[in-house]
Amino acid sequence: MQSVLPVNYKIIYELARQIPRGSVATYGQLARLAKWGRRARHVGWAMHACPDDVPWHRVINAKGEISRRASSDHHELQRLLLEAEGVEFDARGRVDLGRFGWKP
DNA sequence: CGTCTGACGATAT
DNA sequence: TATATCGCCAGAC
Repeated sequence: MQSVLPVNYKIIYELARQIPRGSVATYGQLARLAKWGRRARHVGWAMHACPDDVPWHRVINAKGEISRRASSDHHELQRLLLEAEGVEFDARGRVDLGRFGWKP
């Protein structure tokens, strides 16, 4: 038996698609929902290969900040997309997960 | 196949 | 609150 679940990025994408508009989820949250345990980092890798039908912009880190890759364009776009959905950012550029955090 | 890196998280200081 | 460190493990090289 597989003591470890196969790394199905698909499940992460499915979960990401379930995030309602105007809400955000964290990598660790998706990792736990996907029964991945502490593989939160790999959720990032999954998003790195995000299909076009996945709202990757609704996935941020546990601090409520937008993690950035190499391009600065990315986090800027992500913030714009979230603000367009009604998600508010504070002066530090962080989201209040208590209000906008996705609660399945 | 060994080593380094990383869209992270939790804990310690 | 910010910074540092460790854990986790799939890819890149």
